[in-house]
Amino acid sequence: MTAEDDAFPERIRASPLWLLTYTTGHAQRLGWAAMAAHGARRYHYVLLAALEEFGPASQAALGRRVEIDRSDVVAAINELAELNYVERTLDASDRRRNTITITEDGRRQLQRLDEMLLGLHDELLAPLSTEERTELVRLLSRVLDHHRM
Amino acid sequence: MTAEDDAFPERIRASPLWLLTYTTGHAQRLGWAAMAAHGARRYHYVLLAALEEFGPASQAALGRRVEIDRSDVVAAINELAELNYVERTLDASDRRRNTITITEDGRRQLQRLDEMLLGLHDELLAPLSTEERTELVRLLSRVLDHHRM
DNA sequence: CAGATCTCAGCTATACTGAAATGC
DNA sequence: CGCATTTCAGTATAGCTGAGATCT
Repeated sequence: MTAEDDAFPERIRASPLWLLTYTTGHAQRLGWAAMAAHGARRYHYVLLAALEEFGPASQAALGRRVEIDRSDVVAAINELAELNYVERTLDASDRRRNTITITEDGRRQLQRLDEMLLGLHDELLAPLSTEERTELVRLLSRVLDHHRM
Repeated sequence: MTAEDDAFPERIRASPLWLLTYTTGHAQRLGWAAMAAHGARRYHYVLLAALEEFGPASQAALGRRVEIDRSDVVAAINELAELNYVERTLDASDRRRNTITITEDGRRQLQRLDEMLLGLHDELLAPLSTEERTELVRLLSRVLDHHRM
């Protein structure tokens, strides 16, 4: 066993796919733990954010917006409703649908998670300058937009 | 339902954690499908890469190097040995250990996957210029190194 | 003895599929 | 009718934990 026993293979160090995989793995371990410390599960933040920014929506529309499978939306909304962070009401104009609405408690939870994320991003991107952080966000956004079309 | 029915919340568009999560999700769906088309499972590439670049190693050393849990290394090496991509031999100097060695077949499979990754990275980073691709790799490497210490 | 290695059994959560019930 | 929505049941996999057997 040498001092370099845990150095990465060069193929991984040069591969965008694997750099994304490993970097995101570390980021998610930090992120999901911080979410859990606030009683939030993985999908809660994006669902609350979508409801706060775009207003009430059906479950199907929510799932399309934040890329969550229809059946996982059911489970997540069940949890959020149980916590009184959202309300589920029947849509009178289309009785197949539920209308999901964020509550005041939900807005407060979203704000707590926003503040948590500020600190988390600072820890996550600690080795980067302000300009580099902006550039990373810009490059990731370009790649993501391309694959969401 | 409007034309913007699937636009992302601004909170996600501005969050490094969530940009990494979504972008890597798309990248991995492409990547794992391409791996599967070559008969490779998720951990195969990094294990073969580590063995080719650093030579024979014990399972524990491999797991530390590429961040795979000891029990998942067992399963992955079982699969690679079944495919004749690696050889498992007893370490005479420390009889707790197996020594894992890449075979000629394993090197050929690694090369096939290398070539597959070239095309995949081009598709993945299609919207970025050569300079931007290099910059993305550099920024991700800096973040990853920071969290691997 | 403490600690490392390999292996297996099992657990949790994610991401996804299929199908049924209901309504447009 | 075809199609959309919600819900539930079930599958596959990743990532991880605990424990036992073996060895240094």
